[in-house]
Order: sequence, then structure tokens, then C-alpha cells
Amino acid sequence: MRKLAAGATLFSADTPSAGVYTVVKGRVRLERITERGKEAVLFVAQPGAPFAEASIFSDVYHCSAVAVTNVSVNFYPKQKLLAEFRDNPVFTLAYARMLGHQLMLARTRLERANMNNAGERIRHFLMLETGPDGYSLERPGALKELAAELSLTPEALYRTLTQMTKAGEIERTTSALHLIGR
Amino acid sequence: MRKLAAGATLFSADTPSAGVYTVVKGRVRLERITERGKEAVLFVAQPGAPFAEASIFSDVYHCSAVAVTNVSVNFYPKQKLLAEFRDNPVFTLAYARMLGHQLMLARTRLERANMNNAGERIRHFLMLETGPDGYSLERPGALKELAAELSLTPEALYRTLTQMTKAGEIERTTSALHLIGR
DNA sequence: CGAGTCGTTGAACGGAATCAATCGTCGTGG
DNA sequence: CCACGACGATTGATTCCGTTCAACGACTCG
Repeated sequence: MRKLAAGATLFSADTPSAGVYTVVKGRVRLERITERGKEAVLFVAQPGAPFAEASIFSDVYHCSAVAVTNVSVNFYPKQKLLAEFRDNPVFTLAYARMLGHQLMLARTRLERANMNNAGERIRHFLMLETGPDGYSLERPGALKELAAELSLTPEALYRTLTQMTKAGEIERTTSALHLIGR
Repeated sequence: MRKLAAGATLFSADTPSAGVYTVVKGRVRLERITERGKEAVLFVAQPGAPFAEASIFSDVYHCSAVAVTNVSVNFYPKQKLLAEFRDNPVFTLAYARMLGHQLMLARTRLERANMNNAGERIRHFLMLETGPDGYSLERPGALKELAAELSLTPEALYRTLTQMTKAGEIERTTSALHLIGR
């Protein structure tokens, strides 16, 4: 477990890769600097997400990681992981399964991001990110967080939610969202 | 090795997964159909790219695959892959490496999709999806394809490209796009 | 109690989608 | 060979919707 202040660099592109991380708290920005000196954001890791997972297979990091906020991360040293890969095929398969799962998650998010309509995105989110019991979502964080996840402004989210509530598509309590029917 | 005509469906979402594919020739579009009957492109597999990689760990496909052009694909039956995983740890590791690479690609696309501005998306695409030689892009398909990849309407893409050309940000030839400086 | 922040609503703005028309090219069939 | 149709590329006009700026009430926390 490591803690870093906002703005700190975890690792830089083209430096030897030391291991793999997961975010515990805060956000980490993965970026690449082009030869022309311009930075391109590859990905912003949210809590729970692993990052630099693929660096385990590379000698150097292919991008840089910068703490956006104060962050806590778990660090898994490369040597230990590689040793585990050598000795434990089951672990290797589990790692591959994890990568496959992350890939599916990323593609689901990608699908949602490609919707250019707030209501559709919210519905998509509720249908997929909620328990199979009902289409309900206990939201631990603020609605603002949800808005960021959906890549909407809070205002757009609020408006669309009230609109959907009026239309009877969802129900709202103080702590949860519930998708109705279908 | 299998060959399919343009428009043919390789597999549909929620049908039992039979195996994994790679594109040899042509392009395959991975998509999901939303409730409204609208299709969302998850990504377009170019020659050399694998797809349905994660379905190996799943009972059913989570998206549909449609041939954009006439295509040739390699098919790897699920049973054989799973047997190989059991017997050959090196192969398992190589598979994990491939998944990690695909994950990186997906996250890059996700980052791009979250940009709500056509010019930014195009620039991001050109900065990352082009060879390191120059920021140029040979485009095998039509601009329409690029528009779909960027989740823009063809019109928006055309307009923004001419706008960027006028501003001197890019150069266009009949077969390529070239990002200029910085 | 005051400061800060979330949630909410209003108004104006901007940019992409949509609808529509034209031009050019390519392939197909008469 | 040429007419025709199909489709990509392009441009124009309009609409729609999310963003932005702004204001206010509710709540928590020091």
C-alpha cells in the first residue's frame, strides 16, 4: 500500500516497469507525452481499477501515471507476480480472467460513452451496474460522482432524472435509484 | 479459417460462446443493440486484431459481431484454447499479454469517447492511432468508418476536418490524414 | 452561526445531430 | 460504350439537447 499526494508521479513512460497497481482511493491519470510535447490522456483509473496491468509483460512503462487527487494505491511488485506466474498456472489463468473482466468492463463503458443521449446512458448504467434483483442502485457517493461516471454535467443528470421520474421510468428515494419495468 | 460476406453475422449477443477470433482480412464490427434498436459500436476489429477474446471465460457472447466488408477470420475453438491453458503455461501468459494490450486499447478509446468535442476527438485519434513516423493515417476504409469509430456523424467529421485543415492543424490527401506540429 | 458543498432550477449559448440537396465516382447492366 | 443507380463526400439550414453561467435552498461541519 502506498500513499501519494495530488500531482505526484507514480512512474514515467519509458522507465523500467516495477510492477502493477490498483487504486484504493483517489484518481490516477495515465497519460502519454507525444514527441511533439503534447500530452494525451489514455485513461483515468478510479478506485477499484487496476492500472499498468499490461506493464507486467513489458520492460518499461509505456505511459506515465500521475496522481490527480491524493491517492492510496496497492502495489504488486513485478518480480513477485512473475514468479507466481512461473510457479502457479492457476494464478496465471486467474490474472488472465481478471484482464478479460476489465476488458469487458472497459467495453461496456465504451458502449455507454458512445451514446449521445443522457437518458439512454442512465438507463444503460442502471440496467448493467445494478444488482440482478431489481434495477436499483444504492449510491454510496454523491450524484455528482455518478454524473462524472456518465460523463455528464450534474445539471444534465439532475434534469434527466426528474424527467425520467415524471415519465415513470424510475423511482427515487433519498439513497437509491430504481429502474421501473422492462 | 473462415470467410464471410459483408453484412454477415458471426455471432450474436447472448448466444453460447464457441470460441475466439482474429481478423485476417477485412473489418469486423463488434456492436450491441440497445433497447431502442440503436446499435452501439464497441470497436472495429482491423486485420490482426483479435475479438471476443474475453468470451473464453464466459458462457455467452456479450456482443454481436458483424462483417463490415468481406472478411477472413481465424477461429479458435473454446475447448482447444481451454485445453491449451491447462497444458501450456507459456501460452496462457501470452494470452494474458494479448488481453492486457486490448485493455489498453479499449481504455484509450474510452478516454476519447468521453471527449465531448469533435476536434478534440479527432486530434486524440490522430495522436495515438497513427504510426510514430509522423502523425499520418492511411485510411483503408471510408471516412464514414472513421466517423463511426469516433462516434460522430459523417457530417460532423467532414465539417471538423475542413475546419482543421483551414486552421492548418492537419493536411489531407486523397488517401491519408496528417496531423501537423504540436 | 457561517462556510462550503450538494441538489435543484432557470436562461442563454453552442455544437452536434438531423434533414436535405448536390456533386463525383464507381460498378452494373442494357 | 453509355445510361443509370448506388453510395461516399460535401455543404446548407434547422432542431435539439447538453453545457455553461447563475441563483437559491438544504444540509453538514467546524
